[in-house]
Amino acid sequence: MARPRKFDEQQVLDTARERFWSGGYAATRMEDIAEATGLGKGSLYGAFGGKQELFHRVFDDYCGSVVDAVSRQLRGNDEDAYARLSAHVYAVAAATAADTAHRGCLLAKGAAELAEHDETVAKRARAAIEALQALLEGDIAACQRNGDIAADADPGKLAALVLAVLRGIEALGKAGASEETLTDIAGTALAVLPRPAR
Amino acid sequence: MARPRKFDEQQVLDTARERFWSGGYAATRMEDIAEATGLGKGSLYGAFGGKQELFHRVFDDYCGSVVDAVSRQLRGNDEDAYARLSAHVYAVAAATAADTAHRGCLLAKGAAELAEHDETVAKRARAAIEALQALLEGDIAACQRNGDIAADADPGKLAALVLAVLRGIEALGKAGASEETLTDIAGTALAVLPRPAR
DNA sequence: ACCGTTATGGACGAACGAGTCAAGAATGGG
DNA sequence: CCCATTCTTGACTCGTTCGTCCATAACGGT
Repeated sequence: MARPRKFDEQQVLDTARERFWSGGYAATRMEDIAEATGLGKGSLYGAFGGKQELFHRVFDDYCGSVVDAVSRQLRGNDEDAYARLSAHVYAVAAATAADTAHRGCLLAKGAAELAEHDETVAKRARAAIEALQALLEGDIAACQRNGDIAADADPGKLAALVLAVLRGIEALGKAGASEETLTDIAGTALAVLPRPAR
Repeated sequence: MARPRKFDEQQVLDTARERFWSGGYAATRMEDIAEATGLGKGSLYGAFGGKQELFHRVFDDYCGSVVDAVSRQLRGNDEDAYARLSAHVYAVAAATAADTAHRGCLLAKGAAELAEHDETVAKRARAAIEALQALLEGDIAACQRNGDIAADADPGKLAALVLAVLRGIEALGKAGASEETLTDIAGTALAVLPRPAR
């Protein structure tokens, strides 16, 4: 009936994510994205509506994929819960250190730039953070059931602390901290978590 | 000999800081700053050179004042070192929660937006972070001398952890965490620091 | 009082970027 | 084979913003 699209929507979102991530929202031009995707500006506007809407799509997409990835890393049986937590914390440190461009996490970067003035972005960021907190809390509770973390500790508070440490690691990474520093932070954070009296 | 300036340079920097802080670098217009300060654009350019240079001045200024403020909060005798540390951590949580505009810390916001592409900003942010870490380390070492923190812990690593928690608190605050959550994180972080065996 | 020097402020130039539009192209059903 | 429909392309408009320029104003030394 009608002419079909020549491009893959998800691919365009990925490319746009790359641009927004590296340049920030305000500094990224729609024409950059058009060139990077090979699309004309008309197609871009036709398919996504405008710069802000495109960013919202990209941001939603990114938040979803982050939560998904963490969910895959943290879900599982009680026996391995502590190992998964430890692996996750070290993985964030390693990923941050490996990010030589210091672009950090688009979630943090986008929220920093736009949350104050864009309710949609703020809401989305909040939802993602809450989801991450819930995932951590679930894993920590599993650790407690398995006797790897003190049973009398509040898993919600520990999860909030771990989440803060993880976000802090990313912030410090963006500020140029060394891989050693970041790994140390990860190790120290895990080390100070309350172990059960035995 | 020559006509003197009608404005106070520091006041202009403060106003500009406000604008950059609230809007970010890219989204703040030089004319905004001109209007906010009551200056003409010619004066602004004459005194500071350009947008980038003005931002560098503002950023330097801000980093310096943050480090100064923390320095005043953390320096002192060994007896009160732990009290100072505790007060500082809670103060950051409270300040972040009180920041209803969720603008966070200009250090973090500026670094997030520009560090990747502006070496000067990146360097300055790194220096400020290192200074903060050193201040924390000094205070923690004092806590250890006074028997408030386990003497066998590595003060540098604990300082890095606390710094990460502090930066994380700000990041979570920007993402919309409640005051209760932030205060809990502060309390939990202090609670898990290793106390000396007695 | 004069004059060289520096500050002021607003008009101006030039570039840039978001979003629009119209003409043409690709598709599948009739 | 034709047509309605949707996609594509890139030139165009229009507002915006950085930075400049210049006529004018305010100083202090001589």
